[in-house]
Amino acid sequence: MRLVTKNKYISSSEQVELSTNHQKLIDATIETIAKRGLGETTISHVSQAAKVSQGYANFKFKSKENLLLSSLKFISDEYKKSWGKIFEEQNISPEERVLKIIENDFSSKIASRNKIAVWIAFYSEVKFRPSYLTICQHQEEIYSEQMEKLIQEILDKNKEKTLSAKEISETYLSMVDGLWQRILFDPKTYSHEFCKKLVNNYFKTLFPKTFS
Amino acid sequence: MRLVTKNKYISSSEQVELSTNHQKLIDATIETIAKRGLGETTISHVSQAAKVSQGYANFKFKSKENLLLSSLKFISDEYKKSWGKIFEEQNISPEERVLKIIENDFSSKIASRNKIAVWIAFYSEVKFRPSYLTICQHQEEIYSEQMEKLIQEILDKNKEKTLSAKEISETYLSMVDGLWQRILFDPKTYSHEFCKKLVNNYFKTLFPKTFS
DNA sequence: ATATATTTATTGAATGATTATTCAATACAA
DNA sequence: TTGTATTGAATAATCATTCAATAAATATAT
Repeated sequence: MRLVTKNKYISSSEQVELSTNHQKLIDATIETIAKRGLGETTISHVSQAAKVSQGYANFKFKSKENLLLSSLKFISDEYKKSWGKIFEEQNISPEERVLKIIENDFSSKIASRNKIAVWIAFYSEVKFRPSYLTICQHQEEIYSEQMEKLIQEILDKNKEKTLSAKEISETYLSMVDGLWQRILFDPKTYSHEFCKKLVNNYFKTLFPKTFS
Repeated sequence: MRLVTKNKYISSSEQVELSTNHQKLIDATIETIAKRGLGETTISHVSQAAKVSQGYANFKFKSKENLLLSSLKFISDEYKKSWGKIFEEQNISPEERVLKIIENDFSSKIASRNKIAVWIAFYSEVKFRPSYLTICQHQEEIYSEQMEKLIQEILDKNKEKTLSAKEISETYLSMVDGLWQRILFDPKTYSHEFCKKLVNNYFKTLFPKTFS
């Protein structure tokens, strides 16, 4: 086995992947955006946090904008993967799938304050809106559709149909946005557990028999 | 009657207040933040939009930061006033008050896309978080408390008490945050009417008899 | 193995663009 | 005339980007 010492592999018996400079820079970007905000995030700050030179960060990512957007792409892909896993599972009731989605949306990995800060930073900075849409819009449409279908399945089992699947799923998605904001801003009140409780309550109220 | 031509008053029979340069600059700031984002908002842009010189804007507001924060203060005060009016009203049931709050939260004046953009811009930019808290935190605590009391009144009338007043009110407040975000981002799906419908649905589901 | 050549990774100082702030000059009102 | 409102050009600071120089890794030849 070839031993590449610098970055990618160490140990002879087992390959252990270490952070590449690329990943270090993305992690440092997420951290820095969370700590200082998009507006105060400079290449100098990020490269210091990643322990590489300023010039290197620019060289590797071609531009500051590309570096910043790579961090958004990273968390967007991460979300996509974990969402995908939930829909890969077979032999699972729509209720169980909804519960897994809630669990995922408020997991410590997905709903970490640093990552929420990055979502919101790009979401809210007009300059990045076109890029945000390019990176995220397609996926968000998919989440929206899949959620609606899932709710429809649950509705089909129930007699009383006061609300439409679209209304319920859009309400859920909006709640997640609002709760993420609050996790960032007031984490003491809005613990992950409290947030899960609130959305679980929502589904329990809608479907008292099904969500026990 | 004295006629001050420049800015404050015109017409002899009736006083009509025109925008002062102060207010023009605040309006221009809101517009510019909504159009370009906090990060790309320069004094030059704002003063051009307000049709005054760059130097004047800085002179009047002492600093760019103070100008920006004045626009946040403006919309925060506006919200406070309209909220206050709802609680001044006497001989009104808690349900009616809740309906008025919803009406207000998604009115065209309060939930205008420009103003939502300003809230979110300050909310999400770390640099402004301390100032945001100074300007808004106290009021937000009041809204939270008053909402909770209101829900408690409704709960006291009802037999079945599955959820606490706190849970319901925090859910409502989070929903508003989430829906405002979506009004900004996807105004076609999230019209003011659609948003009102969603939150009304929420209360109807909770209190089917009371919110008919 | 060892030495040497070649390619790739990384640095950091210099450049140029942007922009908040200042302030002397000017316009206007009392 | 005196005070106030407003201008806009000059200043100074910040920061993304560039690039020549160096270090490290890998390939080739001895």
